Amino acid sequence: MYERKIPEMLDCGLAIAIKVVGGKWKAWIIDCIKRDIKRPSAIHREMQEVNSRIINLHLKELEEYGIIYKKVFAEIPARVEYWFTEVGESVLPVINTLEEWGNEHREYIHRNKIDSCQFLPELQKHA
Amino acid sequence: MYERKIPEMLDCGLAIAIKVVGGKWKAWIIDCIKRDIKRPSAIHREMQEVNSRIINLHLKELEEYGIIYKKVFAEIPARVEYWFTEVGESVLPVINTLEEWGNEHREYIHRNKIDSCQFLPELQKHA
DNA sequence: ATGCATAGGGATAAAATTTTCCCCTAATCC
DNA sequence: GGATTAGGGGAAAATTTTATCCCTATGCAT
Repeated sequence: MYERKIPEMLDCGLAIAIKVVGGKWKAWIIDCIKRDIKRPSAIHREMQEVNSRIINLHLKELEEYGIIYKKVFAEIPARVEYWFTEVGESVLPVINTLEEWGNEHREYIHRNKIDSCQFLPELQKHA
Repeated sequence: MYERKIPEMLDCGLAIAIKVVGGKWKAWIIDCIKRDIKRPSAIHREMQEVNSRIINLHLKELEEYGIIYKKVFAEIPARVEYWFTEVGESVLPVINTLEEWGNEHREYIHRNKIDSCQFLPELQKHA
């Protein structure tokens, strides 16, 4: 396991929230579970562009934070499901807020980003 | 300048939102500007633990996204201020939502994180 | 001349995160 | 035996992000 060199800032609300929903895929994994896609293999099928190793790592982290918990069924083949804790449920509207804001301003930001790229000196040369 | 190898996903609302408020310091920089701390040097004074280079990089990125814009005054010494665009203003309540959620659940998450660390094998050995 | 404040960026390094590759267990089916 | 399904993780590479150091330039004050 990777050991961080610099301790995490877990004493600030903003830092906590970003830890939980930030990262490249966490919010999407949470969204899967919200849509009742609770088994690791099912989540992976839903997000095929993401390696299952990554999904596992994020699930583990979310479990450590107490956002989700693991149900292990004594079935064959093995069956595991991740469910939201109460606090996990409370993060769903937060993600919704992010998503709504993002969708509202997606085009604007995309356009700005592209415009600013057009003024990079390297690109001007080839224009 | 660093050139990314993998193109950014700017076509998904959630990804956009996390680009804008995620990262280690962006939300704090935005918070500074909200509190009327608009000059780069002032922001640095406010966040002394963060290198001014980093603050510059984030300011530049936020400017590229069209979240803030730069006002340059023809004064000596040089004077620059960063102001929110209209879209920038609209992100403030989103950050508020994150902050409130985080503060509400800070202790819970902190406790969980520590508990799960106590079960790491390395630590058990020394317990 | 030296120091300070302002704004900014290049080069480089460190740290963190994401990704790929390969391995394991265990049961079932062919 | 070999292939498949399910869950899981070690090692290391690739990528991205953050940090450090040092430099430019201006004008004011000491």
